[in-house]
Amino acid sequence: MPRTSTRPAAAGRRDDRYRLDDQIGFLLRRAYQRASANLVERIGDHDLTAPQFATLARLYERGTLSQNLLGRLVVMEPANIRDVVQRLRRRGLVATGRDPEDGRQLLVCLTPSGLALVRKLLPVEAACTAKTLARLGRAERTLLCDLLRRLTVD
Amino acid sequence: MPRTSTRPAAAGRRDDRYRLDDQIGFLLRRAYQRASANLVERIGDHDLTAPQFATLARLYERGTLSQNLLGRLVVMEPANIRDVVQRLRRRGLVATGRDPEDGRQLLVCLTPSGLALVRKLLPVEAACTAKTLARLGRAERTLLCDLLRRLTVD
DNA sequence: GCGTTATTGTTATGATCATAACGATATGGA
DNA sequence: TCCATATCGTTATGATCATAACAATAACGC
Repeated sequence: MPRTSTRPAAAGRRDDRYRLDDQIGFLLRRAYQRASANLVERIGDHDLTAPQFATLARLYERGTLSQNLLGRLVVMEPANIRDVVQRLRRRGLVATGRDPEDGRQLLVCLTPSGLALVRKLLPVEAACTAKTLARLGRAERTLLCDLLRRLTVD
Repeated sequence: MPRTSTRPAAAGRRDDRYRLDDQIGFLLRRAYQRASANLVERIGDHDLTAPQFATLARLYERGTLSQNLLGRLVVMEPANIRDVVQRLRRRGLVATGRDPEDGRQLLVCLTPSGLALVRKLLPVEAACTAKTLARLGRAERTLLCDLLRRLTVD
């Protein structure tokens, strides 16, 4: 039973060298939450989430892609990118069709409506990134991006 | 309809100044996915996720906490920390009880079983953090943590 | 004391996430 | 050719996430 004891319930010797706030995974999760919240705060009136916007942005950069490759390019598992594409398609932002040359692949591309939305929101995203990084100097920003990229090299 | 055209389906002028791979939010999401996968790879045989372990670690550091405060300390909304606590309780890693001094609060603490598990996994987590940061030098690691912390100051 | 406000926890909904299992199609080698 | 393998998409399950709405309790101001 929990008590409002002055001593921690997990009494006994504690490992003072461990601090959750020093664990990179915890810091990354917290930072991503903040960045994601910043984005939704600005583009949320269009009912777009961060992963959805990333998907649209990738299609904008690369044009028509298979659903599977699109998923890899936005770091989503096949089962997840499928759901995102489905939601975007339901809203008319994306169109899909079978690849005539490979019956397995499902090709995905932006619709004119999706393209217009991306064009409208690109500067908003850039501003959002700036807000997230507001407390860092110019050199620190590029340094942070560089360090994060190096964490995820294959 | 999607085509396997050589030109992007989103033809027309593109904003070359925007790159998804330069957006801090995208980089943070990717890095967190990697860190989380590293952790699950090592503690997954105990069926613990990253947020679950963070919750146990916080209880280990701070002792008995109200569910609400616990949630804030691991950066989870009330609705989410509730579910996590419920799962940990079902597995006997955590115990809960009403605060006699404040009928609203639900106190949460580690059980002996939960405490033993945390003690066992703390060094594993530390090793996991080291693996995530393996590609960075010592100075770079502390720098990265510092930059991430500064992104999330209130 | 009493009513307003604030805090805590719960419920519900919908969108990410990861994983496993499964068909359908392509590809490669015997 | 034919078969084993690989790839792609789908389905299912369960765990995070955020948000809104709600009840219960506490704290506060008058």
